[in-house]
Amino acid sequence: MELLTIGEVSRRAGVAPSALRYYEQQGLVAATRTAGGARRYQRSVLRRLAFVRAAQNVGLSLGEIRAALATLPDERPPTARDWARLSAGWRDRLDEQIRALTQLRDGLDSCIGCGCLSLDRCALSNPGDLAARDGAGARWLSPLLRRVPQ
Amino acid sequence: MELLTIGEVSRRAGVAPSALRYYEQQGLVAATRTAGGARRYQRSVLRRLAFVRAAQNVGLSLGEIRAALATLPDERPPTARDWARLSAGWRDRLDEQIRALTQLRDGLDSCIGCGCLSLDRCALSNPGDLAARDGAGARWLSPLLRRVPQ
DNA sequence: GTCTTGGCTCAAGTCCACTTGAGGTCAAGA
DNA sequence: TCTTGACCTCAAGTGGACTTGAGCCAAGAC
Repeated sequence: MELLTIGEVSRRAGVAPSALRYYEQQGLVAATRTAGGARRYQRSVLRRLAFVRAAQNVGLSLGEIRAALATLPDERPPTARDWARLSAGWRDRLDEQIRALTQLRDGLDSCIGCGCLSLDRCALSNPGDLAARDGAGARWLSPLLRRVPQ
Repeated sequence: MELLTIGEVSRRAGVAPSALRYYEQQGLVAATRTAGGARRYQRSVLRRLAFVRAAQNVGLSLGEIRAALATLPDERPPTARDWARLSAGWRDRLDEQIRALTQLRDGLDSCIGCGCLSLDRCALSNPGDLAARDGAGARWLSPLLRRVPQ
């Protein structure tokens, strides 16, 4: 089984070597070592890194990503179905982000006309009206939209 | 002209006193002082803070917000039209964010089926034209959607 | 034999938008 | 007079995801 150096993985995955070392420290990827101490990666690390990147794009933290990766089976290589299971929940997350952004934009459209920027009424400064109708919804909100007035 | 204490502004704007002091240090808001050194704010600071919050929700950094506020006229109080001018450009920004997220979601839809997560082909890990066209430290998502927008 | 390239570790730094803590001042009320 | 509460400054801390720097090692090319 052909192994990859950190430089090769870095180039092929588009992830800096320092980031790869950091991911290893965080328990997201693993590597064996040569006699001299250099990291050697299996090819499968590339798919794992693709997953990490996709999950980051959806807005997951590295901690959440580590937790998701931990549910992969140890005894066999992950299948397409395994990866699909992990990413199935992301759709709701994205839908919610899109919905919140769309409402913010529509609020902007009505606010541009009035220029009010009222602390109480303006949808732009108060996306809380739209988003944080508490419960599960708000948790998935884009960090951009989480700045809700107290 | 009635002036507001930092506590009053904090309660009415929903912004912590420490944040108000920080904003002053960053040149976003101004305050006069009493003989004893306590801050006194004009009522207009409330609208300014509403603007700051709205701009943050759209994804602007404090630096960008400061630049925008600097274009307000000194010689007269800002009108509704002034505020509307400042926020007019935000619509494009929101449209771009929505477009990027929608593309990501649609990529997810096709990826859930195949579970491929290929580094080369997967729309999820490569939201294509949104990706790293700006140099160092670039993640794979539009800068507008980064968790910490610059 | 030495030069270059690529790798290693560990600690510290970076960015942003704040918050926290220590230590002190000021004004009003009991 | 004492106490309380609100306020002040300045320095340092926070969190997430890395990057940077210093100092060192190992293998291949010449």
